[in-house]
Amino acid sequence: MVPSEEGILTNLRRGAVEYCVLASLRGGASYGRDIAQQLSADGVLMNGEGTLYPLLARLRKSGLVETHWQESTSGPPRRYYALTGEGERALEVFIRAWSPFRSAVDSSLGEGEQ
Amino acid sequence: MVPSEEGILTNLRRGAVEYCVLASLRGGASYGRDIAQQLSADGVLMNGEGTLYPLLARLRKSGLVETHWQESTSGPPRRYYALTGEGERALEVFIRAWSPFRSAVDSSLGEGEQ
DNA sequence: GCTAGGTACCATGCCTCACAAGGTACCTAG
DNA sequence: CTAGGTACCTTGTGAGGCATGGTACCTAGC
Repeated sequence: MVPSEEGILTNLRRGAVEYCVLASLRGGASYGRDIAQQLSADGVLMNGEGTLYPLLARLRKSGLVETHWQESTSGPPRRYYALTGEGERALEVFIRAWSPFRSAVDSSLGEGEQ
Repeated sequence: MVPSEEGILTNLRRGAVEYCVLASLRGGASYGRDIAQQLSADGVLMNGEGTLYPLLARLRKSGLVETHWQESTSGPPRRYYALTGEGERALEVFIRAWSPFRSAVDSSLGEGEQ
């Protein structure tokens, strides 16, 4: 049974989305729904809120982000997420891990190719 | 709590190792222990047999590889794994998914960088 | 008022898969 | 006949993506 591209992406996302969220916070604090829209835009990195909110809760519990509530002029209040120092360090660790991993997969896919 | 690089790799591997195994079979049939040593060599793609054998069993059940037993001159018989047509197609699907995913992560990590 | 629809948040449960740990069996060397 | 290397496999645990469903706030239209 040949798997679907969507199923493949689901597994690839695991462990990377988390840090893409952290990376998106380097530009300044943001709130859940906004982050979801950013990362869902290309249809590759994220797939809806069912992924994001549990993820944000984990980041908060781990101390990689901190949050504060802020009123909105058009709707309910928003919970804004901001990177902590630990969050920045975690992101750096990820970047150090991602680069060799990406290269290893690339070269694995490249070898033996016709 | 800043996660370890090893823990990050564990999550990244998910869903990619499987296809690196398939890719390694494009060069011809191979057996479990040999595949494990190949992919463990760089310390990035795989982490031992506990990952490999369940993975190979899944590939076999899905019809992406087929196997035959062969005597060894130095030890117990080996089960050789070879790509099927479905396996080749699955690998192509993965390659089509991997490329945009990799780019999305790269550009996500790149934006907002100092 | 009051209902509809958009915005925003969150919790629950399922399923998959990496990994650790432990087990079986074959072969060779001393 | 035991030690160690080779080779295979199974079981259980835990993490995390995602589907689903639910709560609450706000504005617009009537």
